[in-house]
Amino acid sequence: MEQTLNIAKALADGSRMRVIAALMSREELCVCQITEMLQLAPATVSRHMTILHNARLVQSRKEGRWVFYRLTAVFPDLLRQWLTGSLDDVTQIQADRRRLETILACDPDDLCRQQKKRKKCRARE
Amino acid sequence: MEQTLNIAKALADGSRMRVIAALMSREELCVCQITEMLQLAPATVSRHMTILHNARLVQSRKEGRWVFYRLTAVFPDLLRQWLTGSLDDVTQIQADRRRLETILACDPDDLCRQQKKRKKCRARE
DNA sequence: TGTATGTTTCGCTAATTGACGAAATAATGG
DNA sequence: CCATTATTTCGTCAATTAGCGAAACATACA
Repeated sequence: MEQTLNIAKALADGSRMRVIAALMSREELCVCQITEMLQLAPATVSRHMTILHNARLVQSRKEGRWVFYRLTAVFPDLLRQWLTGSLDDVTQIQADRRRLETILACDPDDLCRQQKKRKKCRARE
Repeated sequence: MEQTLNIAKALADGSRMRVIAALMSREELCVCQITEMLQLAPATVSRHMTILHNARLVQSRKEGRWVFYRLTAVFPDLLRQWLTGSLDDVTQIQADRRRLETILACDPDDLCRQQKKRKKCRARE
């Protein structure tokens, strides 16, 4: 049951569900792109990705300073189909997809600069 | 996303996963039978069943003093198929199935008496 | 009507988990 | 080698959740 339960737990969080939905429509995303989409601290995103990785739902590929994530080949197909059908008309997921178009149009460098800016803003408060 | 997330959260617990697995092979089970299978306090089982009910994964039917639960008609079929395939050869689930044969052979009355006995045993320690 | 019994609700405690900042790690480029 | 940058790990705090016992609720039966 361990493995099935790990998958269920990995999906039992809004942020992680959004990441999976994004990767179902985008093939591959960099950590900083996911961070931008979720509007969370990089450390938090990293932790979420580790949980998804341990559940064998995503795999990572390192390219220079960037780490790209995608769904694994062993991602259960029936699960994927269920998620596709269930999440397709969810407003949050649709908004994320639109947001990703903008995000992917920028260089990853710029994204990280934006994130730094946000960090400073938070610090200033 | 709310509904999909509720389902994922409902499944993200070992006891609830075992209940769903049991109901996939047994059609209908009484609370006291589930309690006997899980070896948990009735209050805890009731809480678990409420969570599964709120996720629309199970529905209840009252018959006298007993409450029987079964999977709903709207239980997502693809999800069910995935769970069937994933859980079928899990030792814990197989053990539960064997245990259920014994449990279902008894009257619900006897089961509840057993549960009371267990409660006394715990109290004695 | 009163008593016994199956289930649920409530209040509490202990364990788990999400979130963050700070520090560590890894990789590029001067 | 040193500075910069993207990501991860660690420590901590707040929020959530599983578990239980006690009490409330609901139903059957004497």
